[in-house]
Amino acid sequence: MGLTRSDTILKYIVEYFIKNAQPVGSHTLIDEYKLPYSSATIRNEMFALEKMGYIEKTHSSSGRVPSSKGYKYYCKHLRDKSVDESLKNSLQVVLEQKIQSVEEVIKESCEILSHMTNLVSVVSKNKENVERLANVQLIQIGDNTLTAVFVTDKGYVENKTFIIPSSIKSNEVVDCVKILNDRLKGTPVNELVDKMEALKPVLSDYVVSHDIVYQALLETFIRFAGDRLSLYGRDELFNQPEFMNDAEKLQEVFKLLNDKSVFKEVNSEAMKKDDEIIINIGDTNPDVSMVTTKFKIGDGEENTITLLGPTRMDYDKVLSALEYITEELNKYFDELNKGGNDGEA
Amino acid sequence: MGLTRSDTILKYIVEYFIKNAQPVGSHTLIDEYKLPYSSATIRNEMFALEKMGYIEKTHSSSGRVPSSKGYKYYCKHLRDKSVDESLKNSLQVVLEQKIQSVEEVIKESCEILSHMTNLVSVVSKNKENVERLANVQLIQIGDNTLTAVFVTDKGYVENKTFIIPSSIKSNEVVDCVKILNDRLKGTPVNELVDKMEALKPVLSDYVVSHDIVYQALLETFIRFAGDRLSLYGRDELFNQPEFMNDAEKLQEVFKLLNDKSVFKEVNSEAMKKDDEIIINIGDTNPDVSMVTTKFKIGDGEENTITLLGPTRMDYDKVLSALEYITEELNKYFDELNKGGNDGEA
DNA sequence: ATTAGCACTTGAAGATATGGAGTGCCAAAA
DNA sequence: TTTTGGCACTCCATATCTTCAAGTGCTAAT
Repeated sequence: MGLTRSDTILKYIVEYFIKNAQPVGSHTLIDEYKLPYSSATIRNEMFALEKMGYIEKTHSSSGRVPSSKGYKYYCKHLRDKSVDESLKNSLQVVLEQKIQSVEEVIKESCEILSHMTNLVSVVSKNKENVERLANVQLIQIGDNTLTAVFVTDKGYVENKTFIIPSSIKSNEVVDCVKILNDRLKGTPVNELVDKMEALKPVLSDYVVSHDIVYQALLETFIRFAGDRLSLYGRDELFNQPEFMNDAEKLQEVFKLLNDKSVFKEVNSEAMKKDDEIIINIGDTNPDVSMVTTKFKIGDGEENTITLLGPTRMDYDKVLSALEYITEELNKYFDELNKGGNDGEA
Repeated sequence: MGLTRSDTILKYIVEYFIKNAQPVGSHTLIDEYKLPYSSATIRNEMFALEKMGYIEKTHSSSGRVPSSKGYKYYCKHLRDKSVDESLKNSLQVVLEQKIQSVEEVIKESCEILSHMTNLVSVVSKNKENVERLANVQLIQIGDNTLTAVFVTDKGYVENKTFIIPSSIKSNEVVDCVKILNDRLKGTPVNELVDKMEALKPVLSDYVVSHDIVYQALLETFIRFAGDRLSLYGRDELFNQPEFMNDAEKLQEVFKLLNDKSVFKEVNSEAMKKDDEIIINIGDTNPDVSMVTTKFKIGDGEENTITLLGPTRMDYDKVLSALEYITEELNKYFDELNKGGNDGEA
């Protein structure tokens, strides 16, 4: 390839460090990659690379470690872009099962992704996607117990079981379901809470325990409007040497995973950029990197997958896997929406 | 109280070690608890306690640490049984909210429990409890997308979204729901899979894509029959000094938490014993203890709560909290089932 | 432009001391 | 008989020191 000597050296530094988690010295580099230069030459190049901010020393006489600028440069210009065959195969198996829901396809894809990369995957739905209420059911499961079930047009289900004081009259339940479906069907989930206000007096005409029903619905709708993140492969973090021996860092990462705002931010950043992977190296937490791509489930319905792990991750493998998987998911969902699938069970 | 000197010393050893995570020596004990004996006397007692297996040394000239036998003895005979007032208060607040489902009451109680004890709580439903299917709904959410929603008589909801090749005819959906409800309502969830076999030919009479519907239902029913554990306060483990600095142990505990069979076993053990707390000290994993109590949700419907954490946990506080909370839950659900609640929103 | 050579730096690993907290035991006191 | 002071001994944790390998930057020679 047409890499300059400087680029080649940077590439090898990154790759060696990714593989061995050890600072890289000039001799190591020559030994490992059979470079046709003397160690002094390498050192000169390294000196230059350091001045330009691509690599760093951990102390004055140590070998070099890639900086986040170095990683970024590597991701953009130096990586090999090789997609693992076994990833392809595993994913094909998943995508060929025809009976799966959108949710399940995503879940299984991410599990593969996490397993192959030893990273956590996070799927974040974009806030802009309007998800609408498709159906409400009230189901009587006991003398005075009701379960309310809400389904959105994306197949997301919320439910809430609650108890009302007096025994339930079945005509009330039927009436109530009818009202709710008439009034709320098609409402974007984030507007549901507001719409309930108007519904309060109507409910009271038909239902004796209207205030309890009202309260129960309201609580669920608040939950509905919240961010919904899916997280897969969380325990992979234990397999990362940087966290294996440092419980404090591990805790930090777990904390980060609990913080929805992090992913909301990454998600909205991804939405701005066009068709590009977002690479966040140590920006949120110095020990953590995240790479994010968009994918489309339905018409205009964009989501993101984020792979999260230690700064020292195998960016080539990870980016390739992520690109491949989002591409395949895009194809899959595209086809699904166009023709429906014509599969057999 | 009427504790023997030996018991008093054991009690203090356990309590000091629980508090300070340090082996306890004879001088420390005197200084800390103003004991009216000389250090030599204490040493003699300690020697005896060690011979009887209640305490251990970490090395030949170290202070003493409680053995699991010592902990057990402490739990049975020496602890103070003091219930934290703030636990009582927090729990009361939860139990007074009337609109909650069973699920929610348990969830919030466990969150309090976990937060107060810095332990993980695990709720395990007993396999013997028959949970029956209360209702099936098929909801059309797209041209060729259906969401199936299943509700049990305990308010547990499973759902499955799936795609069928040709456009859906609404009368088919209606027929299908009717068949499913007629045939499956009241079936114990663990028998659902078997019952489906018989339903296959019936379905094909009414539904064009019967094989896909069949498959989708089957998958959900398999999920239904699986063990359902609820886990709360997992991240509390990070606050435990024994795990804070030892990522390997931490990983072991996380692994243990992922292993449903552990809790199935603890659960079934609890079912055998009558009205007694199960105390498992280091039996499953030398670094981990679990304490388990039963509680009843409905008639004969027994579940367990397990608190899990490092072997060195504050058994007095933990046992008291657990006893208190299961007692309160029993009262709460008992009342619920008898009279229903007559609360306001 | 490259390289051999050299002086210098640093952290990691091992060896060596030092001190404190603890024990067990014995003989004397209660 | 029980309790206690005293003492020799053990072990770990900590700090200090040494050594060593891996690395650098610089300079002068190729």
